[in-house]
Amino acid sequence: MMLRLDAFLPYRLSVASNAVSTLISASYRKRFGLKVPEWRLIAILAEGSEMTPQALGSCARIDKISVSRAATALIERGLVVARNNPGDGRSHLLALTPEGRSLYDEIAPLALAMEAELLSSFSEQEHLLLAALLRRIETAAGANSVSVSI
Amino acid sequence: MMLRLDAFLPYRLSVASNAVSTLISASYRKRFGLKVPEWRLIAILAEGSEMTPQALGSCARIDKISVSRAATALIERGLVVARNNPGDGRSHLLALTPEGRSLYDEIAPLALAMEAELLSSFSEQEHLLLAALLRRIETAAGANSVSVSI
DNA sequence: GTCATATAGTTTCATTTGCAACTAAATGGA
DNA sequence: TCCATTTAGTTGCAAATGAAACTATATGAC
Repeated sequence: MMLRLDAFLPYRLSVASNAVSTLISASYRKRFGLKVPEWRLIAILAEGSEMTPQALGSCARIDKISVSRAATALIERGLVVARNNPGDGRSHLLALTPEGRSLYDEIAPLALAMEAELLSSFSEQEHLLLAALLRRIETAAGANSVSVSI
Repeated sequence: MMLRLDAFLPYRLSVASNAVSTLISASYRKRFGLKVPEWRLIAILAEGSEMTPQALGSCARIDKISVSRAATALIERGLVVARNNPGDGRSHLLALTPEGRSLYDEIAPLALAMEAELLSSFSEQEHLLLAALLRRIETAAGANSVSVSI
């Protein structure tokens, strides 16, 4: 019985993900002082409307503790605001402030440029293929789509 | 300017990698009390012969601090032995003990079975394609192949 | 309405990780 | 040879992460 670590998918996936994540998160951090969960919350809030921490966590695949910490940091920086959730007193609704939106407007093009750089040797078809294969792996690994979204 | 997090490759890669890693590392941990870096060292040592911590780290893509800690844990458990490195007094050579080897012999089939399970919906071609695409991403992200190996 | 149970989010504490400082040995130039 | 510099690996300390306990509110049985 022999296993070549080098050809072992979980290993390859981890190495690729770490390489990309290190590269990109260093950039968020250095230029904008954002950690990955903070950036994800901003990205999700920029896509849609206000939402609860729970919904955010489910969209961004972040556990509730990290959502709480990231939201606290963003609120302190004035990038996000919380208002009471009229439907549930335990919860609240988070939204980008204008400052948060304008930070997003600055980051998003850079993030897309970094993605484009990473994928520069890929055809559009290869890009889509990779995304599709990753989704299948994710499903197989039971990243049980928490799809609470709305 | 709009970025769909959902379609953003670094995000997809991170989610897929975390899902797989959570699944597999929980299994190493629960059944064998091994953390990921410990498992990687064992896998690399099982593939080849004795080597220095530096070579191990470079093969397994683990920084020297984590190699040091993982090696210490494995030595304490009697899974690995260290002997002096005749060529360099600052360093030493690590190798699996018979116990380490037999632990490997137990884990490897399970690891391969988990991989097979994850890839059960993939054709051989898709599997190879995914691996190749991941390597290209890794290269693009400058996971600058530390290839010190030997 | 009242109480038991469940859920949203936060906080506390223990563990893990990562950087920087450290020790020890190797290398290379004078 | 001697000293300055570099490299291998470890350790100590601070920051990050994760699990469990906690607070506050909601829900549902009675």
